[in-house]
Amino acid sequence: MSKLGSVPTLDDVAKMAGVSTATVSRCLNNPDRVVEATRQRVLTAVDALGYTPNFAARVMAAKRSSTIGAIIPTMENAIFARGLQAFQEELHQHGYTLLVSSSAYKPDIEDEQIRTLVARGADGLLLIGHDRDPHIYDYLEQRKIPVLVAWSFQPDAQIPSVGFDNRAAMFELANHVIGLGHRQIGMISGVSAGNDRAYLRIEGVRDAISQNDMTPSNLTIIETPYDIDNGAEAFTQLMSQETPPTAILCGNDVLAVGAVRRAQEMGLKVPEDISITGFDDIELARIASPGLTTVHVPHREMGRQAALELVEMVENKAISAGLRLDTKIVERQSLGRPAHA
Amino acid sequence: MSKLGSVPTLDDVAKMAGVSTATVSRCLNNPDRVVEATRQRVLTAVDALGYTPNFAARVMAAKRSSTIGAIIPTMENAIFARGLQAFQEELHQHGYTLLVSSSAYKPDIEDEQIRTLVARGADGLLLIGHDRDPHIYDYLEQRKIPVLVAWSFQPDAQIPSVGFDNRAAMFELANHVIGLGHRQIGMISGVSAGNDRAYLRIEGVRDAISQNDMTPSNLTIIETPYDIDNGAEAFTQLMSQETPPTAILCGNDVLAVGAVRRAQEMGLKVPEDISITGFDDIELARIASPGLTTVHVPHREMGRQAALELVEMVENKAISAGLRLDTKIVERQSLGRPAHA
DNA sequence: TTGTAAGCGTTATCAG
DNA sequence: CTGATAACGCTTACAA
Repeated sequence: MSKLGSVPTLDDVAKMAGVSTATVSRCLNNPDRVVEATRQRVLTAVDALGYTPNFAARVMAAKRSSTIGAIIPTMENAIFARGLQAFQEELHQHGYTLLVSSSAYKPDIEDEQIRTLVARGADGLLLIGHDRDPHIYDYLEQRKIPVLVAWSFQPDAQIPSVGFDNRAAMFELANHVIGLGHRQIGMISGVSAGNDRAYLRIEGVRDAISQNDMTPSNLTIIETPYDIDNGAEAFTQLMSQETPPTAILCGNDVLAVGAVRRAQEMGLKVPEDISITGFDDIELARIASPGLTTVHVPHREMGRQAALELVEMVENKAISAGLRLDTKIVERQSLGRPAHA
Repeated sequence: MSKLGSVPTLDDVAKMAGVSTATVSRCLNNPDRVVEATRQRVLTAVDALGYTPNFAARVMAAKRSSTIGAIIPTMENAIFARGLQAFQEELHQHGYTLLVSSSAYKPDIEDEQIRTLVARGADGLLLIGHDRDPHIYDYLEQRKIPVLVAWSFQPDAQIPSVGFDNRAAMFELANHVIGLGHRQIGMISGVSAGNDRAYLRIEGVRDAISQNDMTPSNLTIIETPYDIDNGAEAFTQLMSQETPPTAILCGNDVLAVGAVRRAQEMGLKVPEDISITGFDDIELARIASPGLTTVHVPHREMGRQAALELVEMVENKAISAGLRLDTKIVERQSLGRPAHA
């Protein structure tokens, strides 16, 4: 019987099992460094008392937490859900726990979250994209916390990354769209400031425009926060121009779904009257009708690889070279030839 | 200049400011209990060194973590996203940090997660639904951890809850459907074992059936994990019966969207040929076409109130009476009268 | 194989 | 208002 109403500690277990606290600790962390008989006695005591190790004490003593922190821009839509899930699963395999927070796309909140996670003893950090105030990297370097970036691969960035080439991916899609005969292009992008994914996707479209002998006047870009309704709103703006586009490339599937919706509300058929594409290939893209032609991002693979890299960095103080994954265009029904073609 | 490459501690700050660690600690936690001049000196030292308090040490010393844990069944779909977001925001207002993990609807994983959160020093816990192994409640009681249940309000349950009456909500919807003339009803439910929300929603439908002088033969229920594709599959099964239903009530919007999709693939018009309803009113319900007639759950309000209750429980060791919120039917386009009516 | 004991970085009590 | 100092619960050399 334990002291009633009080939480059992290592000491209680040690007493009950008639061993030292060191032995109990070993039983829990290096079971093989203790002989079978004692181990049995200890484990019996452990669950007789309902003992659970105190995490804070463990972290303090061991100076590592077996915890990885991740800060994603948002949990609201599913963009990061699948990748993070895979990241988590792989970490779990390696004995790590994932702590997630979201920054609502706000740099200062992200900054705060980073400090919080570090204070909580995160052994490593996963961040989304490269763009952020450099002093953050200084801070993390001083603390010697391994950091990996995901969702954007930039081989020569300061921080190693596991992700894909946002610019090339969007270039490929834009090129395809132009190849279909579209000449007046609209783009609904996420806010590009402090968001390299958004920025690079815009650049990808620009690349395609110029490589196809078109001019900036063939392209109209609207930036707006990732949200279905914003996508709809941007669509209205784009279509109310003198020469409305015949194809609209969206920075992600969420914006695209909003655009499609609004098109339909306006009585426009997709893709007969207007083509719309997404980016990410989240479930929404499949659900939407018409199904969204979009860029497939290997979310699960990215999450898994990121976990592998980060664990390696944490455990072996290794410097990761990062990893570039491939995206591919998924053709569904929201993209077609322009009406006049 | 701090010792290079080493993380500054309270002690370093104290030294630099020429005060004791106790004073530094006070500056950070009870700024008003220290005189202006010293405070300035201390704060200057703090950011000269880039000091961040060590969370583990703080938790150990203070014996509270200002952390609330929440375990949700899944992050995959958006069912819990909005409510949790509001929960988090409200907690933040009160100086608490939220730690979330998901159990994938598996009781043993949930059990493990609970222990993990407790070990991490969570001051309070939010769980979804009442159904779980009683020994978990014993464990939490021994540890004296305040626990609140959300997404299901049951006034006389062992644990206080902030949520809605799943049974009554579904009863109301089913009643409405029957009132429209439907006599052969199908239901695609989530797995009800260990899930009171799913179970009670089924009961709600049964209540409506019997109160309208119909018999169990008028109702066919299929249970399947929450997933779009499962919804589609269940739809096929339901429709291949001798007397297929004219209306299908789904345990949530995700299943409903799957069912609608499959209906359309089979060439059936919704709601002309078959009516389908959802539950939750997540964004998906609005996006789907036709828009889903569903039960609106006040997710944000629920999250906010849950935070308020839980903080109260944690800080004042108060026993909460819980709170019942109202749901309401949202009529969109997926429900109509039966064809033969 | 097991025990002893020195930290780990804070907070909080109690004097001064 | 400020300073010593004793916890907090665990891990990990180092000894035995």
